[in-house]
Amino acid sequence: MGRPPCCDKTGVKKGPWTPEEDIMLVSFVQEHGPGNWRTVPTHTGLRRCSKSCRLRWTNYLRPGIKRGSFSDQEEKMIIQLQALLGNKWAAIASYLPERTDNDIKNYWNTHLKKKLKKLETSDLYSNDGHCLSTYNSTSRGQWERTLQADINTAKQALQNALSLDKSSTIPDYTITDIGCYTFIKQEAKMSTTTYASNAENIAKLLKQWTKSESTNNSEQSKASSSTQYSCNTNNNNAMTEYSSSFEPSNSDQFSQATTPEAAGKFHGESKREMDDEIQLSVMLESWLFDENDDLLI
DNA sequence: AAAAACGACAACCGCACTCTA
DNA sequence: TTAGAGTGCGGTTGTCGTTTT
Repeated sequence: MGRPPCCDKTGVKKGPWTPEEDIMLVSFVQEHGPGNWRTVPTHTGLRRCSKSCRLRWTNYLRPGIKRGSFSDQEEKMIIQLQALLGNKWAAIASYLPERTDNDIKNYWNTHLKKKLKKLETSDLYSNDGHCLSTYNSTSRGQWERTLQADINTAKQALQNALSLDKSSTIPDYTITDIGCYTFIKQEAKMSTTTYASNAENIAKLLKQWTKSESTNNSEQSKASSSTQYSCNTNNNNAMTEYSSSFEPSNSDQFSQATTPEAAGKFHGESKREMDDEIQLSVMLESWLFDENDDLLI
């Protein structure tokens, strides 16, 4: 005996989400918390598959997602992590908490892959003004050697982490449990505010919504849903207000939707396994950030 | 001005694994 | 114990805006 079917596949809408649908979904999540995706279509009237709702939330609507162009540092991290981990986008995304794996994957496929390919066949020092131009101070051979050395370093770190004495402690790092999930914080290097606001996203769609609202004059229900959000894009507390509405009732689900890996570690693994993973994470972070610091000089 | 080509990104698909009734 | 839904993930496709011809 299994669970009941997630949703009726017939009449399920596909394709791009409209602002109206986004608002309905956000309303639901605000009320019930992320999770319970199966109940979303029935509760909201959305003609979307529960899976589609979950993806829309995790990849686009959830708070903390940074949109727009990638910074040089982010590019460098992606390039290095991709060289190290391969196409493990979720793992790479765990080092860029404000970016989704989908975003990173798309960015890699549309920008970085081409850029690296170009570099293989042409001049490394193209003045494209982006990531790789920051390597200008080194020759191509040096850069490749540096990258290879980094990969070796990380591999060594991985081996060390796996063979470390279990009783060893983690120096100079603090593990910060912020409500629903755990951060590993390297003082002064990692911000604890990895969970930044995407109030702008919501504000944007609300803006779009109110625009279309004024044109077709079908107020009431929509107006009421938009009033549920105190979307103040100029207010740094906007996110605090927004997220705090989830946390008390459904922090566990919230953590799952925001940092699945962290949540997985937090809930699914033993303390010892967590320690090992933390040590590895710390090493990798250290390696990445040290490298980035060097390159930024 | 229109059509074609291209680029960016959102969304879907399918598979593997986990969870639960 | 087991069937089947839930979830995570990587690959692929679809859509839409922009640029080129």
